[in-house]
Amino acid sequence: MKDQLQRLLETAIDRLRRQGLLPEQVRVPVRVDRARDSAHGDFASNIALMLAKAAGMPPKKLAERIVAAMPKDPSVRRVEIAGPGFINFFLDPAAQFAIVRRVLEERERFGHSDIGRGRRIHIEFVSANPTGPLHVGHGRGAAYGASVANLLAAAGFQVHREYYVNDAGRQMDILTVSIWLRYLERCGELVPFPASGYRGDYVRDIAARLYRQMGDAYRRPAESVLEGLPPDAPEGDKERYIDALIDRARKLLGEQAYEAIFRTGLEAILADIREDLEAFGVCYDRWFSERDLVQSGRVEQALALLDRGGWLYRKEGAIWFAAGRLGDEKDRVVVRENGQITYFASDIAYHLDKLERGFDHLIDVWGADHHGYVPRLKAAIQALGADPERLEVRLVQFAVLYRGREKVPMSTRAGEFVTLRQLREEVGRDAARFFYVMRKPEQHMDFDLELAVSQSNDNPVYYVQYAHARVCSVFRQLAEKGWQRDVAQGMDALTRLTEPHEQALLATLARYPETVERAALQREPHQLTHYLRELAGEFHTYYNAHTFLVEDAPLRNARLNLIDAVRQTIANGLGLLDVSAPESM
RNA sequence: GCGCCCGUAGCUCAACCGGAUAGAGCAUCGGCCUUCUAAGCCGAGGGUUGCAGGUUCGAUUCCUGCCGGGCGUGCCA
Repeated sequence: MKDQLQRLLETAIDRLRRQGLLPEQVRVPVRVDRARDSAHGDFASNIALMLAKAAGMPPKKLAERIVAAMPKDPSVRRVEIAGPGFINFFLDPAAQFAIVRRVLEERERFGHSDIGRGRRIHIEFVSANPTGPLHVGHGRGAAYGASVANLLAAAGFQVHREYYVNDAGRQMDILTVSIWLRYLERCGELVPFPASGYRGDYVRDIAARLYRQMGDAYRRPAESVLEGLPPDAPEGDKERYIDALIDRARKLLGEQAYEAIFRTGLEAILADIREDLEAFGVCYDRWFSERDLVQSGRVEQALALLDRGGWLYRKEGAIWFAAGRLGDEKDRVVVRENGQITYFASDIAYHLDKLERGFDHLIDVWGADHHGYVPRLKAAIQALGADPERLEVRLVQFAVLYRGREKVPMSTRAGEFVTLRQLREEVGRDAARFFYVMRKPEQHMDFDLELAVSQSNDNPVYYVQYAHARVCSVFRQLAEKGWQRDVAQGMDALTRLTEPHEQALLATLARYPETVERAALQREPHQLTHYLRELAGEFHTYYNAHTFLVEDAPLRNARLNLIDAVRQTIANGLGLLDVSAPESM
């Protein structure tokens, strides 16, 4: 409909242009928006205001000319010029009813479109280090990424979801050593736990399992572990200490045993994360291993490519990438003085790999604390010879947790964080998923656990689900009263839906496809949650104001078709958020 | 210091690439259950959109400065 009106206006403007009333050069895209106020009709365009200056004509006068030059259209009942020069369209009411037919024909496809034209989009999200269970901070990225992916798929993009597993690097070594030390404790060896080790209970659990499987096989005397190590914090440097401890573990255990403990930890944690996300409704097409990337030599290949382009140089024993020449604050190290590649280096290789896999567009969803990382990665992509615009980084602000007034500290190391699993068990998947995406991603979010945990009615997800359940309940009542639903009769009687509540619902239903489209293109799932709340609200109002199961069969069937369309739309919308649409509550 | 994000009703947030009278929920107050689920509905009050300028026919939206909050500024990941 919107497009149709746009074409009418474009035709009119073309005509004026040919008559010489409008200068040829000025090209302003013609936009038609839904009117916010029904007094302004169904749709409105500000085109006359935009072109007034160029035309050298008062906007109202220009609007009149445009309207006069516009072709007739049967679905437009009336056109008005209002305010400073808006062109308001009033649609023929009959055109509004068509939406019910459309929803019930398209069913779960309603709201899908092909604006993506099958373009391939790669979306990477969560990608938390496999050094511990996901905590509540990861939840927002998970809910956001998964919802955006669903929206894009609905908009006709071919979406590939990926989790980048940082299973290489120092953090994993720290985890390995942490597990081993807990294991030694289990064996009865007295080794103090390092200040920067992972303290969570899950480390003990993994160590306990390791002990059950392997017995004393990895036991080494405490003295041999501690002998000659530099002091740990607070007297010494905890980073130096943990590095020395890692080296010691490697020596005492040998590569094979060390690797076995590493594997045990990685697999246990990855399995946990995978299961956790799955229960959260988040699925991936691929779990991409950083280790595989490193071991296959692709990091060297990527660095070689940069080197050929003249982007690498050696300084103070390290190898640097000249990110400063491509908009970053300064140059960045890719290979450390000790010969180890940095996280950044493997990330360059990873993104090169994504680009080479032929995706038209890459979306990375990161926590906002990584924002400083964006320019250097964009610089790398440019240096690799690709258009940096192909990478889009979406920064999601952290959800700050509160228990009532009290701010909840969150640190993976401290081991006192709230896990995503705990949150899910307390408030349920539906509430958590919906809650997380209710705000726009760049907005800071206060997540009051007490409120979310309280199962109170404040949570909007229940409100939307309840609307769905209510429709289902009406259909159960229909059967109990011994009535048969007659869809065809209802369609023929749609013109009976003249109540203001019904008109409002029709208009809101018609907005669903464009809401999904916009939410997808702008990567803003919160637009969908707000829409669903509005649709549910209008339904509840309607429900209270009118009885659906009336004696008048054509009217009854028309209303049933309308509320069935509402139900379908709610189900579709919740589906995109991976929130269930219960038939009863 | 520099960089990024944010500042809208008592609280949590919307506001469709700048549009018409800035909207919801919660909380507060007052009503509605013999009739399709009251997890609901109806009504009332509540605003100098952090402050000061600028651009524009029009600014919560764009620009500049200031104030306040968060984050970043590693040969960490």
